[in-house]
Amino acid sequence: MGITKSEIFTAEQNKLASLFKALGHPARIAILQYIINQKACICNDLVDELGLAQATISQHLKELKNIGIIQGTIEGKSVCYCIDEKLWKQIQEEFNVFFNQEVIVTSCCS
Amino acid sequence: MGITKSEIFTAEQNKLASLFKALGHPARIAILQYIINQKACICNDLVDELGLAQATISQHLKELKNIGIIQGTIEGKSVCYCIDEKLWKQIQEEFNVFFNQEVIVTSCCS
DNA sequence: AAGTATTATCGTAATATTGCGATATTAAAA
DNA sequence: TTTTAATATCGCAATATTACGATAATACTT
Repeated sequence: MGITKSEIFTAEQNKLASLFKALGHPARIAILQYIINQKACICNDLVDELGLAQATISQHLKELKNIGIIQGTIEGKSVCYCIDEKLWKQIQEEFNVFFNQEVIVTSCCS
Repeated sequence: MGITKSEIFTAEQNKLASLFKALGHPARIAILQYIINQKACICNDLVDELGLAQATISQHLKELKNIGIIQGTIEGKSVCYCIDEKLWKQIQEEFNVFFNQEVIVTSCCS
């Protein structure tokens, strides 16, 4: 075990969980905040700002790229990472759809 | 390694990441959806509905309880798990605060 | 072309997560 | 009180994640 049984869940559940999961690390939250505020968008600058090794930052950037929330464009010998605003809003919307589900209150807790 | 360096991040970053992380598993998404729709709120019913062992469901319920998004009240020999609507809305709000940060567009990507 | 700077990838160690059987705990029922 | 039912916890195996040094790949500079 240790492996998630994705096959017993719907595609939507797996998708939503993977989005949450990608944001479920403080380094990735910090990276996104730096990029948003344009304090840093270059991998090396992020390495200086956060206290993590270059290999580690690169790995986190990859995970963020995987869900599409950021994209990287080559700028000379470095890479500029930016928020994909369309996907940013789309992910926010997916989260809100989830949270806006109406809670049925025929609950045994009430 | 393998351990997250929480000490280099802010409390807010760690908190937000832990909320995302708790929702970052399809079983926990599915559990929340079942509870919301009141298809099931009893641990055993969730075991029947999802294809996971009782010990596994109990573990996932614990993680959801840990962030406060659900609460359990004893109902005879079983436990009824319900959404904590206040926290539900609070978590949604925290996510929206994060997503509503204005993206500065002096970006090198544009 | 050789050197330099930046990022990605590989390999690996340490730790965390997922999942489950077995067992403990708790509370109703007989 | 014994039995039964429901849930929590323990212990463990398999896999995933986190982190980093070393190295490869890429592209500018001289």
